[in-house]
Amino acid sequence: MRLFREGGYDATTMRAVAEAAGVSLGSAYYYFASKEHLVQGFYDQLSAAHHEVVADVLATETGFAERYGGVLERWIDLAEPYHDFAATFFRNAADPRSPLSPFSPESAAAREVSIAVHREVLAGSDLKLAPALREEMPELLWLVQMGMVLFWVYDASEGQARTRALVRGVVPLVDRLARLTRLPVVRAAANDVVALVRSLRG
Amino acid sequence: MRLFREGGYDATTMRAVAEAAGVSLGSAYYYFASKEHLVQGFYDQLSAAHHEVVADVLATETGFAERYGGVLERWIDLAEPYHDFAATFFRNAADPRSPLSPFSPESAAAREVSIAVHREVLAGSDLKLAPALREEMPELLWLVQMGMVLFWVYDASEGQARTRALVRGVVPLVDRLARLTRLPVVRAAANDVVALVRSLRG
DNA sequence: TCCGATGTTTGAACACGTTCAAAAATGGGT
DNA sequence: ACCCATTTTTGAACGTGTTCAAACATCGGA
Repeated sequence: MRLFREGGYDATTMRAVAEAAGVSLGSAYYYFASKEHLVQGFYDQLSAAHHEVVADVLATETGFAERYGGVLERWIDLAEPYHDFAATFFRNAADPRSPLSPFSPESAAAREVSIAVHREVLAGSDLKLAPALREEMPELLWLVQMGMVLFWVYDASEGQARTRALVRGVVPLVDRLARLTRLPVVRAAANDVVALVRSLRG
Repeated sequence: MRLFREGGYDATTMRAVAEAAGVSLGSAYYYFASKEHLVQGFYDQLSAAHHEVVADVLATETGFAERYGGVLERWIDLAEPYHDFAATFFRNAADPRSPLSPFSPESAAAREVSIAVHREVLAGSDLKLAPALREEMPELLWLVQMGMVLFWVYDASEGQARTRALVRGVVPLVDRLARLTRLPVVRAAANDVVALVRSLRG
């Protein structure tokens, strides 16, 4: 991880990793099936750290926008040192067959932790949702976060300022849209979204 | 392109391409800066073909949902033979620094064609939008299409049936949501979306 | 103490994308 | 016809991720 952080994904060779670990190249491949697998721990590490750093927001705030916004912003804070590195290996995560894909079985652990965080965001908030929507909302919020991460990867601005602006804009929108589901006509649309998500999962 | 289609991206070597073209390996690199650039023509080719195949839908249909749905479904039809190939090289397109990224300068031509198609989708439809939204809507529809493509890449179902189901679900939703902007409270949210998009672009 | 099986380590070897200096071809000006 | 600058072609060479057969280590049981 140190080598990756310092030199980026591509510039860090398996030979350098093996040497830094004091083993031969072949041994590195005995413990890690590929260079991608080397980086698998990064996900688990990051999602666990995020889970921790988000605890006090979830303990103190009660407004949905504050809770969700806090969760997203702290992810950006946490991931900031790894932004350049992430940009260099993200290509692998976008391959559907890669174990680094956020939808892969290998990423299930990190994914579950992340969805659980969003379940907490909802559970402790003042937002009231229809039952059908309430059930699917954590996964939808996680999907929005994946969209944010996609934007973040492309974001070359200082301190990822643009991604932060995105979050400050999107969170109130999600908040408002969610509350709009009180209107029957909007709720009908929301129910269709839920039905679609469910049919695509099955 | 034939070699890519038959063997996939990774399995097609630059040496094989050079040999099939009857030139040396070095000459291949004289005309194409990298393996990724070899595939650049695929975008232009595909978006041009899409523009053509979509003409009669845009000439006959007037309902927004029919127009937009037709445009998306014909893209799936068109891209179907390349699905496996696309999955193998898509990883490169997800790299923000890759010329294959849909946001890259090198992809600008194909991107402009695609956005123009969506402008036509709107222009000839019965959908009435507020001026601010009308201006940004083509790009938003294109973004939705990029989302569909992302889903499509991950879609291993027969004939990409799940992506087709997604389109059949999403299009009426977009249609309904767009028409809901007649309600002042929904229109306010839509205006915030437009403002956000504009601030992020600048 | 020795044996065999299992677990671990090693570095050479492979195929790949890419680079580069040198060679070959081209073409316009005299 | 000749020259020279420019364009084009070539294949060897480099560094990479990955594989693999062989060597070595470990350890429980006879």
